[in-house]
Amino acid sequence: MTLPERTVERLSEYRRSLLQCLEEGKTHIFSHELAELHHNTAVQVRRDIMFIGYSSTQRKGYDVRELVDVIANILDSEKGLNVAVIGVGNLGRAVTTYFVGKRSKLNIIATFDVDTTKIDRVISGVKCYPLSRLKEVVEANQISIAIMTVPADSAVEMAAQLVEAGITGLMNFTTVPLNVPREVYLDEYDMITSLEKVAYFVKSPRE
Amino acid sequence: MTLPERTVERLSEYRRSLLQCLEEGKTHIFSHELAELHHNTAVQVRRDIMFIGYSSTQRKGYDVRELVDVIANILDSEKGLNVAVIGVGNLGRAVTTYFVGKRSKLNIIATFDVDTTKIDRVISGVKCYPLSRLKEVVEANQISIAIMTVPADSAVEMAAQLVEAGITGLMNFTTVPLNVPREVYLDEYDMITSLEKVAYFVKSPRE
DNA sequence: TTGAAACTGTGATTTAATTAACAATATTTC
DNA sequence: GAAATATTGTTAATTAAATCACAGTTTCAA
Repeated sequence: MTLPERTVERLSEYRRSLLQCLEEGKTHIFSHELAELHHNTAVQVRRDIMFIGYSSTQRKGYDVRELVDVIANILDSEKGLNVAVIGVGNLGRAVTTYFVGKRSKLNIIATFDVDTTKIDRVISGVKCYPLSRLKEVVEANQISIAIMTVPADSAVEMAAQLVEAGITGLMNFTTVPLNVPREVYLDEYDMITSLEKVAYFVKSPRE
Repeated sequence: MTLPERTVERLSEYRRSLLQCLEEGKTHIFSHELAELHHNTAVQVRRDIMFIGYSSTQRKGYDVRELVDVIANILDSEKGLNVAVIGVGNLGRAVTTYFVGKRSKLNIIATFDVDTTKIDRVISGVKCYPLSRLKEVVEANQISIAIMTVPADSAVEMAAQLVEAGITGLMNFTTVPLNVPREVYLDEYDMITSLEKVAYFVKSPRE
């Protein structure tokens, strides 16, 4: 049984708030509190939590610690997953520094770039390799996820190489829509599209 | 009549492909071709195009030039919209260099940062202002959209200031969910959540 | 200890988004 | 110029996601 995409996203977000709660010493939380933290509804929260099969001790709200563990159980892989960042421009660096150390089960292992002057440079403790060594490094380190932050014109070629190297999850930050085999999970995020969407709704507000 | 969010997103994506087609001298395109470029279906494309009220000369496909114009008419504001980037870290710089010049109707006018050493620095032709001058600069330049790439701990405060300054569209790249008045359009993108989602589907592929 | 109040868990319903199905129409072929 | 083919536009059906509505706890207050 796989969860709905939106639920997975929200669980990830809930977890962050819950960890925050733990730090603040809050041990229990109500669905409506969690909802408020994420501008959605209490029912939605309960429904999401129902999906993962957790139940609260009624009337006290959810046990934060327990809920965090249940979510971790759903989202995290037991041994963790290894990640590579492809392309060390501004965005690649942002992503790398951003992620390192944030989630113990997602390890950024390497970055890659064509620019030979960047080779061996270390960003937030992560070393940069030449793209020529992609397959070798991916295999040696069992990297399964790639985050692509390369220029648009090399995106398609790069994606092919990544698939060839054995990647099974791909986050595409380029503006080029990619085609990958179905067994590779692809998440595309296109900033220009997002900005244009914001612009549209600024111009034509709903209702 | 406002369009469905997803349709707006896809229109933005279609436009990019269509502009590409124009450059290549392609004057007409079929729904299935456009679909293939964006890994979705021909019906979906036709439905989206139906929403914006455009019709093809049948059997020849859509006139690329005309379609681009119709989409521009829907997505773009006549006089363009002005945009500011808040926070000039790696991500802020990435976003700025990324956008500048990409869309004539979306002008990045200014960046802002607390770090006084960054003031007056110019990135891709865009000048950095101190946050203390936010309201003044926003008003003087009629900036209506803000892209937030600040650290998590200043996100909430920052959003409040932006709303106060008169922003009506907000792209939030921090991992903190924000609450803004309903008249402000909010788009949130959370990289950690996206990565965790990819990780989940790598671990638990669908079907 | 009875009753009111506060939450949760979940079937039923609604809404939004996608996909299927097909008539209508233009183009090509013979 | 009739038949076959390719493509669109749209109604209807399906699927996915969100919301409503409410019964079933547990707790608290009197």
